[in-house]
Amino acid sequence: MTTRKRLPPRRQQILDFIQTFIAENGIPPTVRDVQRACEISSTSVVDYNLKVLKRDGYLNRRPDTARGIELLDETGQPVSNAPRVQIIGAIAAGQPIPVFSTEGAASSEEFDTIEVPPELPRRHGKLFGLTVNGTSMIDALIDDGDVVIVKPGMEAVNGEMVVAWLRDEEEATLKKFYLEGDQVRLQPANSQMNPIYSSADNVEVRGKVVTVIRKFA
Amino acid sequence: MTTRKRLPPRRQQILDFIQTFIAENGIPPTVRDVQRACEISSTSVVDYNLKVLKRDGYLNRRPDTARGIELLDETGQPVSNAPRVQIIGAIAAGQPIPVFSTEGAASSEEFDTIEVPPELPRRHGKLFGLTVNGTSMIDALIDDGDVVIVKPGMEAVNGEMVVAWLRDEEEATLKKFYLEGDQVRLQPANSQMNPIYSSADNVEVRGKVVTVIRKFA
DNA sequence: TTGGCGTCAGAACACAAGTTCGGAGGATGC
DNA sequence: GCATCCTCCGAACTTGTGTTCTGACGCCAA
Repeated sequence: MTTRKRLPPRRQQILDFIQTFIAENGIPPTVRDVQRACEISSTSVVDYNLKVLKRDGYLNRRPDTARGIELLDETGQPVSNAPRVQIIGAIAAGQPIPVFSTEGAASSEEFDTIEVPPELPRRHGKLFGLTVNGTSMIDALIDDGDVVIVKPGMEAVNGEMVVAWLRDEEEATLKKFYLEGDQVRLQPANSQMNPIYSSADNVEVRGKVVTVIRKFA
Repeated sequence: MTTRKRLPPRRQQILDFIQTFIAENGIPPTVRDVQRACEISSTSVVDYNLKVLKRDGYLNRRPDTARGIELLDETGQPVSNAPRVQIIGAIAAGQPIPVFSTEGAASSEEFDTIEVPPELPRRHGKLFGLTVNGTSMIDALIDDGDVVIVKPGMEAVNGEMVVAWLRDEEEATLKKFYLEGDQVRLQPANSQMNPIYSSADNVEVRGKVVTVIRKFA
């Protein structure tokens, strides 16, 4: 396995561009796409750098075929274009819930991410992930270590599973949300457990749970 | 929205080929790729059919760019190349577990499928899905309607979550598997529940659970 | 200095590939 | 028959695109 260290700026720039191009267009760029984007004066320079990147295991090239660049990950596997969701924090009883900054995508380098089926962002837009610490969400059928995928938002429709913060109890929780008059019923996903009732202004909804991802060994 | 009815054989053939080509190669085919594969005598015929397919909403074409075909789904969204796993049956207590035919991919038309992150097939190979009926798997933190993704196989290593069939009890279940001497301990994922002990030859392992997929409204 | 090495520039080559055009059957309806 | 539409064919045109060649510049060590 070739080493994967810091690259010369030109090469890093090329690699970054290829990545974003694929993310934006779904197909790899041509040599001349790279040339224009990186303001390189000749295609031969691009070709040269692509050859080096291929030698060092960053990508594959299908010879003589248009858009024949194929990005590889650290293990040499073809990289997928599946969307990744940022894991912006943890959720546990007694721990505050991170605020979702709907705007600033920030530098995606700072956060862990998790691969999700493309269907999710297509249907729900911008999403965030939260890791679950401890077994306090077990009544929502969510285990320690699970990742919940959340669509940020303050409102909830009755019956939706939400990320809620109980002010008085200082507790984060995942429950189905039912507004009943001026109080809120928070119903566990586990039918064997009993609901919690709380006054409406004690409940802060932070987002809706879209799905949960659990990894087994 | 244009209607999406049965297509003339030529057009269907072209559409099918584009689909499989993308699945196999990760990039869309060229017009001449289509021509060769479908044994069409002229690129103009391909172009003509692609134009019609575009008009009818089956795909997009980036003009003047190589491999500019982009498949669309029923809603007009670009189709993802995320892998799909077949849901070959259901799992519930008291219901036999379908046998996974590791070979015959069969005609993928017959089964429901579910989109999964590409990472899963990359790491585990061929996978199957089972829908969970009823709440009998609740001690495994799996709800009614969840889909468990299973890697088929008869063996299990201690600690793995498996799809098991208990012969005497005539019960299907999802549990962590521990072989202890000549008996098997089946440990629920829910730490508040107690394990089941059974003789080793009463337990039929059908596969390992790789992940669980739960959809919220 | 000299030579090797990595990198880049400019140009050209050769083929790949999207597009267009004129024409031709075949089905359908008037 | 005649017109019209859908589909196909063969060929050509134009541009896209991977590849290669020659030369040059800077860096570093012998």
